[in-house]
Amino acid sequence: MKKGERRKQELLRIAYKMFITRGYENTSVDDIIAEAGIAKGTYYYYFESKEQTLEAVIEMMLDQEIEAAKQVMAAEIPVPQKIAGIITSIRPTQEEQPIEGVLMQPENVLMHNKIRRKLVEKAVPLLSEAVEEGIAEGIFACDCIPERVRMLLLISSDIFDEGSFTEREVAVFIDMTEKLLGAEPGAMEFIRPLIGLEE
Amino acid sequence: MKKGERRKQELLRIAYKMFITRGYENTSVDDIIAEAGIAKGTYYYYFESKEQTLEAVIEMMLDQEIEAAKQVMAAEIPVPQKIAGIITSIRPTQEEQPIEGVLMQPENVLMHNKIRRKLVEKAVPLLSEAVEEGIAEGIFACDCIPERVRMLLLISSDIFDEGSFTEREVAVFIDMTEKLLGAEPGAMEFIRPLIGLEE
Amino acid sequence: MKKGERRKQELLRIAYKMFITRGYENTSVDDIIAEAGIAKGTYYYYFESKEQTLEAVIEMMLDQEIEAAKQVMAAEIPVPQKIAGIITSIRPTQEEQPIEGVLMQPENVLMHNKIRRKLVEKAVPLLSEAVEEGIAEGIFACDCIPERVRMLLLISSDIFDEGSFTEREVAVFIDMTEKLLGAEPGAMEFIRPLIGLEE
Amino acid sequence: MKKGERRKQELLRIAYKMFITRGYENTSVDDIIAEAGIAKGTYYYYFESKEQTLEAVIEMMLDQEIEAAKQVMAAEIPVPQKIAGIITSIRPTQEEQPIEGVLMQPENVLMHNKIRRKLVEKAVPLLSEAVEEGIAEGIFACDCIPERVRMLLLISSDIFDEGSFTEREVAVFIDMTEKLLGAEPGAMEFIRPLIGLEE
DNA sequence: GATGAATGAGTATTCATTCAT
DNA sequence: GATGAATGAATACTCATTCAT
Repeated sequence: MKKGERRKQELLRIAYKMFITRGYENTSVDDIIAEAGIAKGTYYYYFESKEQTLEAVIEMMLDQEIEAAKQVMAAEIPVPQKIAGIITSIRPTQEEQPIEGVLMQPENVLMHNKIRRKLVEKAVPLLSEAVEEGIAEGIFACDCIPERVRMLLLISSDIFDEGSFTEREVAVFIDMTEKLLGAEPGAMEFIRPLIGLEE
Repeated sequence: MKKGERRKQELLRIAYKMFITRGYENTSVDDIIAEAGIAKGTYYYYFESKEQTLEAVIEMMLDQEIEAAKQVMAAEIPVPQKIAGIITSIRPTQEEQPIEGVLMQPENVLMHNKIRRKLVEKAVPLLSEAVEEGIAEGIFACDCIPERVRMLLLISSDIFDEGSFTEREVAVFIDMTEKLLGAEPGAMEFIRPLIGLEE
Repeated sequence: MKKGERRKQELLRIAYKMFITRGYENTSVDDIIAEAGIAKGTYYYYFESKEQTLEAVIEMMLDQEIEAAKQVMAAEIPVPQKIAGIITSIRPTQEEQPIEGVLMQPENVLMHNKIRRKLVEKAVPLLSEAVEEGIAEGIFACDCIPERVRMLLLISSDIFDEGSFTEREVAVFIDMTEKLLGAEPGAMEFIRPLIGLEE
Repeated sequence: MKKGERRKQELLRIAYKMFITRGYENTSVDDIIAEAGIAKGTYYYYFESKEQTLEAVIEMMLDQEIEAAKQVMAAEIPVPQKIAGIITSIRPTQEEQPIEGVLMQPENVLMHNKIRRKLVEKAVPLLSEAVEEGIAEGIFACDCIPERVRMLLLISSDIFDEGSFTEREVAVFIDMTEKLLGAEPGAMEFIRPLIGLEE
């Protein structure tokens, strides 16, 4: 069981990388087994189908990211830093994206969307908790926290996931965040350098 | 030229409906010509490729919607109503969506995304103009108008295009809109019934 | 009838050029009419089929070349020069070949072969006549003239039509020619510069 | 590996026969798999493409012929017999050609040419070696052996591959061979019955 | 656990040709 | 003489999946 699990994890990593860089649709099972150096049968010994592989890949990836985010949440650091940390650990495919750059955009909508949805859904409770802490500390003031957090996450991935955005967009995003959460003007300025790094 | 154009428009409508209801990938050229009752050659007489058909379909749809939105903009009505009108005429696939309901979600990400992007891009200038009118009238007060408008459009399609949303989401969206545009609280409440109708 | 003939000749020239440069198989009727700026129907008004167009194109080309060769034959010049002249006027596609260079080799075997055969067949009697003159003048001495001439033509197109050949091949070819026709050694050396120009 | 190789060889033979008899272009992949009784996928499991199949078919055929020719060369027999043997084992498609007779001519130029070129290229060194032996024995006397041999091979395939040739053509060919190689008149007469058999 | 041979439905695209106007 | 809309048979190739060994 040890050895088998290992193999599966390895296959998962390979599939993940290929899905990310070439797109799910553009990656054939043959491509995967060629890269992994295994036989067709072996692949289907570990995975029910290609679709299920995608599911597993996403699950694996999300688990890792959410795990990291949870640790940030559990740390003894100021609320704003927690928020920053969660967002950073959540940003998907951060490492792989630069590999082939923009190639991810046109052909990978399917996977990208799937990940986006799931990630947002999993991140909302975590960030909500952080916001609540912020409210308790008097930094934020608002109701409907999960809804507000969700919108912030969605718009953030809309604007920033592509990698190309303007100064003004960042400014508006910060302004929106502050107003949505009921923070003092300038309270969320610390996000700026965080995003800027991506460029 | 008359006859040919007619035929093409008809094919475009058929392809449009099929793409929307079954998804672009799930609609084969064979499906289209069967539905249209024409020969393969005829299809390729009018379209270079399936991909190009998609492009044409989107173009056609967008043109119609943008045209309607422009007429709203040109009308002699109060600014808030203009905004409402533009958003309404822009909402894509309004009629077709209910046909097969949720079927649109998983397999049509590609087309949906393509439309979303283009539509937002085309709608931003129109709505920006409306917002500027509102500023002139003292209803709104903000800078970076196109950026703000774009975010509102993106988030609105994220939240509302799927058809399932909560009261609280609507409330937050309205709150966000007001704050983003610098309007008085309650100024955008008129959006609520507009969205609610969709459910 | 005048105007129609003109048009046909023009189409023939266009088809000829396209067949030569892109290959018969790679040239679609659509390509031809696009280049000629006419409608499909017009094309089929002038030609029965694509195949027949090829036939006509070859016929036209050959007629021109054979005509030139006949004039050489009729001229009052020494026999060796006649032979040289005939060969020169016969060399197929001399003008077009350099246009796209080697592109002609892989995809145009069909047409190339067709032309080769027909050209050789038409050239054999002309060259045979020249050789007979040469025999009468005591320059050559051999029997089975048409057979010998034919072999020389075939091998010459095998070796020289491609454009890449060596010094030694030329030397052997000249040696062979002299021996086949029963000429004195060195009698056919005048061919050398003729061929060399092609390189 | 055993089983797979077997199957591939079998497919190769089937494809070979069909290409030869109907022509490469006129043989569809569907034809081949129908004849072989396999599924489409199986075909593409063994061959990358139709083109590659042709390549493999030619390779296989050539290998066999060259192998036979090499054995002739290695045998302890007089030089003229060696030459005769090599030419005989090299003659391509000897067995299949009669199957559908002339059908091979118009539509199979592509494959025929491809084979011809490769075969000549591979046969030149073998025959050259034989000629050199002949020179050592005083039977032949010439320079530029490969070039001379190549011309003989080319002309021989031009004249004799079609199956229709005259007595006089044979006579001239023999004469040419003798003179090209610098042999005594009559030295190559033994070729005559060899060729005659084809008719 | 692992292999790899076999499957076959599915797909987009090409192109010479026809014919009513 | 000329048009261009319509045809439809033909074709190569893909790929997720199965299963006997």
